[in-house]
Amino acid sequence: MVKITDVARHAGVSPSTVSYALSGKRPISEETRQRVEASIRELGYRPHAGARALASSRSNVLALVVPLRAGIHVPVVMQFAVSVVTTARRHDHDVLLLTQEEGEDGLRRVADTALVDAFVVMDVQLDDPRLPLLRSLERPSVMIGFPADAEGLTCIDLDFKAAGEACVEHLARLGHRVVALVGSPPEVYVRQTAFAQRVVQGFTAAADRGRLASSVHPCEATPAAAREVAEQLLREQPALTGVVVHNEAILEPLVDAFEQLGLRVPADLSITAICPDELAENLRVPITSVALPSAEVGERAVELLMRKLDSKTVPEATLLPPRMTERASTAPRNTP
Amino acid sequence: MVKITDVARHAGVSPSTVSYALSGKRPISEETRQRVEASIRELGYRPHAGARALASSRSNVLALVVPLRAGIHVPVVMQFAVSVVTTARRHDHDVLLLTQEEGEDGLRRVADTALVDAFVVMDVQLDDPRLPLLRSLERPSVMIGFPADAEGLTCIDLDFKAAGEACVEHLARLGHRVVALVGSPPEVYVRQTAFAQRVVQGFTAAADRGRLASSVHPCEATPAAAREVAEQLLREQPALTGVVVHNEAILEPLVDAFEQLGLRVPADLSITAICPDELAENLRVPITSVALPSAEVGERAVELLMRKLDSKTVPEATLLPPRMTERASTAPRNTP
DNA sequence: GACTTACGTCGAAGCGCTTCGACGGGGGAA
DNA sequence: TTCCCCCGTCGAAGCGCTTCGACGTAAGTC
Repeated sequence: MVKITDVARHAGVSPSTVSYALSGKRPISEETRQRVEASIRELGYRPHAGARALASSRSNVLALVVPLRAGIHVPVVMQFAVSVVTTARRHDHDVLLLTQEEGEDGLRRVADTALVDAFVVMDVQLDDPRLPLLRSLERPSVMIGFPADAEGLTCIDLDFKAAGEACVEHLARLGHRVVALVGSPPEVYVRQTAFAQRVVQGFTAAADRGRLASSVHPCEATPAAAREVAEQLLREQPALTGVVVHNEAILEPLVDAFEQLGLRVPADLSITAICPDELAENLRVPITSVALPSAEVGERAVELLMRKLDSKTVPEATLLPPRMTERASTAPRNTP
Repeated sequence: MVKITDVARHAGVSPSTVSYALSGKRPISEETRQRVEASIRELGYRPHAGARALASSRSNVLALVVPLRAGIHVPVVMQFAVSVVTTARRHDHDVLLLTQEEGEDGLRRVADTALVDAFVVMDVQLDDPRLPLLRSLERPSVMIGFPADAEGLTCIDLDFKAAGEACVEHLARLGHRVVALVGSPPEVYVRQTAFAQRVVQGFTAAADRGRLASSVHPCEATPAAAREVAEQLLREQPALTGVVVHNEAILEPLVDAFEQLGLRVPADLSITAICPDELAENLRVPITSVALPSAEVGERAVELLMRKLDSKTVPEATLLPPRMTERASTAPRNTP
């Protein structure tokens, strides 16, 4: 293994100079830096992560906390994860994957052992048991999602309330007067995951404001459940012409179900969704949707964390405004 | 921060004794161990990961290498990942998540910096560019999947060839004489991912052996593609009564498509799949399937790695035998 | 022209842990 | 009884890096 003293000898400088050349924490003459860098390349030097962590009390590792709960949409989680890793690498950090079998102890463990410098926390619930711990830890963290009480925490997410509103307003603009929200699986609401509830709030508020008739329907992530909801909607709200879907897994089956029940999309029924663009684009009927910007959220989360690690101040709440893309699933109401 | 010297003082022993009590690398009297453990608990001692890594040249971190290529089924990948993490934790290791934006350099980097002790490598291709690197690295690795030349590597996977055979043999036993394989998206074959090809080999071999008429059809992971394949099959093989599906994403749409084309499952058409049990169980028509044992593969992979880290010998190849579960999608051929 | 200031570099002191060699004491073998 | 060996413990030497204080030297300042 080639170490910093080898590089120093090769470049004819002291180890500390090599260190400073690498970190930039003290001025080093251009010429010396060149020489050091050449030696590093030539010898193939790579600083030992453990030694560096010990000496600097920085591991340059972030923990990504992913509780894999029921009812979540796995591909979306994975997209977050990938963008977190990618962004972390851009900032010279690596990412440790923490699932939650260990529960909060896992967080405490990696913090206490100084294995990680900071946390990115996913799938935050309104009343999340991890919050007190994260507040007490001396390591910074960023939550993807909003708990009920975000005091003292840094949170980022799509503005789901605004997203719900945007969907309704889009439908209202097209003349629809009776709308329904087909939401996430019931367990997601029971668990009080904030984002699901926020969509409902936005949806309801906008519908009320626009004097639309509206209803809300949680839905299991199975095609059978989607069919049932479709049937139920037609039965209970025969005048329904606008649907907002906030449930990736059943978007397609739901559209199918409506069509099988004799409704053409968008001629008879306009559908909007809150989901990843990739999903909305690739359906048989491309769906007008508010994008779930996983990549952007992951990236911004890491960037917030980096600022916190640099002891810079960051906003406590970051709500990304919804971005709606019109596709083939919405049309003006068919007034017969 | 409480450190080992604090524990030592509190317990009235030397730091090295604390270390040995913790690692078990030298005999420590029961009484001393008790005392040390009590002190550790009382003080809340947690060894510093970096210091430990530096002194022992073991980081107790594994790298999980996840190239997120097109055409893979993300939930399956996630299941692997979770079981890798869980098993690693059981062996007192953590898991660093490496996507492949960095390419092979990322592997080299975390190896050279001693950030990780070993690698779990997913989505191995027949001619994988990572193989030479992994062979040359002094750190052990386990591949999930088989490359063309596995010489000197440790690989584990479901025996996909046997799985393909099992599906065909099951259909043959039920009297089916004309069968088709609906496979993974074309890009998966082009990339020469081993498991997809092995299924084809097993399928074809078993069909030939049983003198069944057979055909193979790669299929994009979209419902539209599934419908097309279904129509094509009925057109080109009107006598078809058995289908093997090796493509999680389109399993359900494919079944739907067949039924919409007037074929009842299993009365007119028997369907078997190679997919996670969870998926097969929860379809409208539960599908007879060979399980994709993600959890077991992940677990076994980590255990192999642990043995290698202990310098024990391990088998180069581990092929998990297919396990088939009969469900509602297969029946004896309807001989009119 | 004397005096500060900043630059560029060095040496040494750790960071917190593991591990190696050493050592006293007790028990079994001879 | 003597010798040897093993058990249980200690002290000290690193592991490879960062960082702090110090020190010349060059460049402003008045």
